[in-house]
Amino acid sequence: MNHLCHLQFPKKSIYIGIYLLKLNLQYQTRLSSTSSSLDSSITTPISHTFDLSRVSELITNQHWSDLKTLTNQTTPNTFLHVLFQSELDSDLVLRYFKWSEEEFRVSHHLELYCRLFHLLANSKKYGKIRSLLHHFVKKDETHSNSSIFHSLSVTGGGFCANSIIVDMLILAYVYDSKTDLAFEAFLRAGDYGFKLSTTSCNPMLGILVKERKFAVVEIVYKEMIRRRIELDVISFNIVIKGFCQAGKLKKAGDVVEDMKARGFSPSAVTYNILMYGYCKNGGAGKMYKADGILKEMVSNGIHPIESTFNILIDGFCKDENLSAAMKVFKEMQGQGLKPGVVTYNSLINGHCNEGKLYDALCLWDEMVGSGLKLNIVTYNALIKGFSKKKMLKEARELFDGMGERGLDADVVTFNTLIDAYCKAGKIEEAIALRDLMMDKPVFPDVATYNCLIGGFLREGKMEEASKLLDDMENKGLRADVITYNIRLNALCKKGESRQAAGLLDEMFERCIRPSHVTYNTLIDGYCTEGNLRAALNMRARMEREGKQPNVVTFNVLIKGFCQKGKLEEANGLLNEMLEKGLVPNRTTYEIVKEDMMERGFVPDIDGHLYNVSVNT
DNA sequence: TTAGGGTTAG
Repeated sequence: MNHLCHLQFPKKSIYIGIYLLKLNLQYQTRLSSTSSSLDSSITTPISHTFDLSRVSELITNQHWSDLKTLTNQTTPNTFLHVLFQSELDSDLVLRYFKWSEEEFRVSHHLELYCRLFHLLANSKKYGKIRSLLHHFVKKDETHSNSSIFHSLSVTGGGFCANSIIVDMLILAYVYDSKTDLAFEAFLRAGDYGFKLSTTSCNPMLGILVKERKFAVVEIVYKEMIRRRIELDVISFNIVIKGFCQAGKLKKAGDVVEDMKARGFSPSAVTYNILMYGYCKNGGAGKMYKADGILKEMVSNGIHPIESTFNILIDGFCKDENLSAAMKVFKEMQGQGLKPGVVTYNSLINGHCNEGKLYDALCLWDEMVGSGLKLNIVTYNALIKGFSKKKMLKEARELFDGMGERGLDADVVTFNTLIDAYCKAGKIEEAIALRDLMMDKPVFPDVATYNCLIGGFLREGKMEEASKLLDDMENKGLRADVITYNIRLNALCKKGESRQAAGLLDEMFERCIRPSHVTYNTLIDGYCTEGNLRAALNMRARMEREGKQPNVVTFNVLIKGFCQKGKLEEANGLLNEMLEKGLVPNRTTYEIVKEDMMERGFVPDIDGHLYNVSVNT
């Protein structure tokens, strides 16, 4: 089987091989340092006989001190062997097993655990095995998977029972966030021929996606199919979600086809996951594609549900296309679905972000009128909406009134208001809010500090900013890519783009991955200083370091070249941007209005660009 | 523990 495996999945097998080797080394070290002192007692001959009905009675009634007296001539391990050989009820054996571990502060030998698993499995007490396994994996002295599997095999028990036990072992690892051990057990279970189920595989896939271990998700998925582990719609959905989050939307779509080919009908959730994937990572024309998923869903006879519309509405809001969002909102109601808190929150937030506070407030009224209760997310969106309109007094009133409505401000609420004060130049009030949050206590996070650092830097108070930076790192909060972008931006604004580029090197030293914003800020800085050569070099570096230029990159470069009167080059950049399939935005239009018009682009009433020559 | 909403940077 292993040879076959190598032939079919050469790369993966090497990966798995290295993985297992790594884990083996880890456990060999661990085992040698914790080899059990109980080993010797395993082979201790049984020299006492006990009145089993008396033992049963004592355990049932939990008369532990009497039992202790009765068994004081033997060790708990030996006594457990007696119990295993007797026909005592498995619940009572389990009860003694747990009591003795606690009482004698010992950790029973692996073999005894396995015998107990088998005993419980024989009486189909799977819930008890599950909780015992949970306790088993939570202990510090864990055993290696190979020793557990070996012990399970040699202590007897049916093959099916072993499969179920291993299934539950993997589940216990997942619940205890021991993802690597879960994956290793999954692989080893294949070597032992244990048949796993969705009971363990689905939660394991789930945690792998959560930890963004997408390559491993793909391995597990393929292995599940290869080993003929029964998958269900949920298994496929999690794998689809993994591919979506990894930005591999084509592969996500392939899994949908794969599940259909295997006789599974994608559910509304399947389409939701795919649609959400397109909204987040769909690239150019993503909302058009997301809308396409909805159509595909309907044509396959699956009815959209509330969350389907919520995903689409939020997607359009984030894409700054409020009219499309409102159209979907109407369609949703037309289909007899009632918008919920999430629906309204997306719309309120979308309108606030576009500065349409009046419409946001109308939606708020509508929401309350339909009997829905505002929650913290609604408040945060509205506080931001007021702040954006520089209506700080109103924003603060909302904040102060939260308590009366039974809502506690959270870190996002505080950060939103702190940022608003900073942007209004009221840093003292921002700092006062930071102190207030600590009294609550709501702990400041990196975003809190980023807002404050940005506030000081905008005011040109470099010393205060760097003091805060130290304060943050002293508190164990690590600067993130946004902290650096804020600092870079401040240096660029001062005309110190070269020093800013120095921070880029520092980011690499600290393993903080630069984002598009990082490079775009630097390119913009060089362009503003009129240093086009340095700007182009930075663009080249950005590509070398794995980031493709986006619309903003082109916008800042085009602006830079225009300002220097190099219109031909600017025009060339605009063409390159379009050739790359990037969609120009309002800023592009503002920079090179005439060139854009020549290419058929016109803005609509909201300022969104449409290409007339393509649409007609 | 199968899906959706709010904070900081260009």
